[in-house]
Amino acid sequence: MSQNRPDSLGARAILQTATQMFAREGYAGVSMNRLATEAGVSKANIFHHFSNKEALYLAVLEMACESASDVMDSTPIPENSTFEERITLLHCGFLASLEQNPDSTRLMTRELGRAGLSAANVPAEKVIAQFDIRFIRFIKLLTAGQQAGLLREDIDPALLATLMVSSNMFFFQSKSALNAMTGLDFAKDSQGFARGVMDILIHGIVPKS
Amino acid sequence: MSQNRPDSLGARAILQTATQMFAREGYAGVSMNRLATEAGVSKANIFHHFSNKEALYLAVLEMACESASDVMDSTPIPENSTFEERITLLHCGFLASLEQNPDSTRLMTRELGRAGLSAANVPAEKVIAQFDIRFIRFIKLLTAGQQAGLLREDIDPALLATLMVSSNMFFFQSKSALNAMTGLDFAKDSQGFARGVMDILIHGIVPKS
DNA sequence: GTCTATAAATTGATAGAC
DNA sequence: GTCTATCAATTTATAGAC
Repeated sequence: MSQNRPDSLGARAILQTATQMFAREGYAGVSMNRLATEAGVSKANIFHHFSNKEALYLAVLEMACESASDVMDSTPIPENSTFEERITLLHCGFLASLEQNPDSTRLMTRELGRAGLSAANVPAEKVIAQFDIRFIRFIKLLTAGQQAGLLREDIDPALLATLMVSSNMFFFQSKSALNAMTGLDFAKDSQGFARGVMDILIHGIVPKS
Repeated sequence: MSQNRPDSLGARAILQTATQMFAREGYAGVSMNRLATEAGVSKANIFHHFSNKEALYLAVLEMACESASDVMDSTPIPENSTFEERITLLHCGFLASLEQNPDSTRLMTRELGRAGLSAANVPAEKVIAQFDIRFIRFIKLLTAGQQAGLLREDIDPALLATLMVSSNMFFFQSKSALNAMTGLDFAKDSQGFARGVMDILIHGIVPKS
């Protein structure tokens, strides 16, 4: 099994359930026994569709990257809008896209973090490539604004892009925990958080004396 | 084994090696067999010191929280400094403290992310409490600045604190991956990144016309 | 494509000697 | 406190019928 469209009902069920389980419990946390039970198929059937556990994980990860890419590409690109509106829209849309497919996001985040830890990290490369696309998108928009004199010249667009991506990634990953902390009420309102962040970035934190 | 100071040589070796392995490979990714081998002790000796795998993990997590707390508390608090200098110092010091004990940070980050996924999450509560302390520290400083008219009134200090923490947490977690991406050269220079972020937050991204 | 049955290795954990 | 030897259960994976 390596093609992107699963053919049989079983293969679909396996991929779907495996995505959920790998995303929530990690590679080592999922056993083929439990996966088979929860997917409603026999264990042997999993090995019929996927040569081994790692191949299954790789297929799951590849699907996650694709669906994340699909969601991202569906972000509307408004033409007649100001620079500030555009980056705000991209920023808020990015967080929304993370939340639209939580399991894909979790899988990719997991791999991002593993990138530095284990050598010979083949699966992480696909994920890095996916994020690279996002970063390039942000940086492109920011650089254009900078050339138009709408963004401070001494700001590195890549650093600003990282700051924007950071806040969304961390918020998605930790919002449940944030919700349990003191005074972080906005944890329930993702878009409110994203807008608040952009307001700070655009206007700065210093009062206009 | 539940006290904080390991008594025997073996116990120390076990805790130290377990911290590394759990941090890098997660709870399910570590087997007692491998842990015993890598720690240079017998598997039975692990079960002599810790009643079971989960108890060991809990002990490791507790130690990680303590050492993270120790590092954090050692951040110097300058008296005669401006508001901007103070928050920049706190921000940069926070990232430095994350990097000073990478395994503790990884363990805690892992738990932060699990908080929303699995029910009855006892270990995560300690970690959340640890982060809560950090957030309160940030928020306190920001609120003081706000009352002194040095921070915009319509900014939620908790949201700004989250933005600051976010960027550092994500940077730490993903810097290896960031390093592999297009144009993100600052990924090698943590303190440079943290300073750049604070520069953006303080001065905003809009040029002074 | 799907299943039951089974194999071989590894898992978390214990018994008991020193 | 540390070890060797061992246990039952679970793990990944395969064989072979339908």
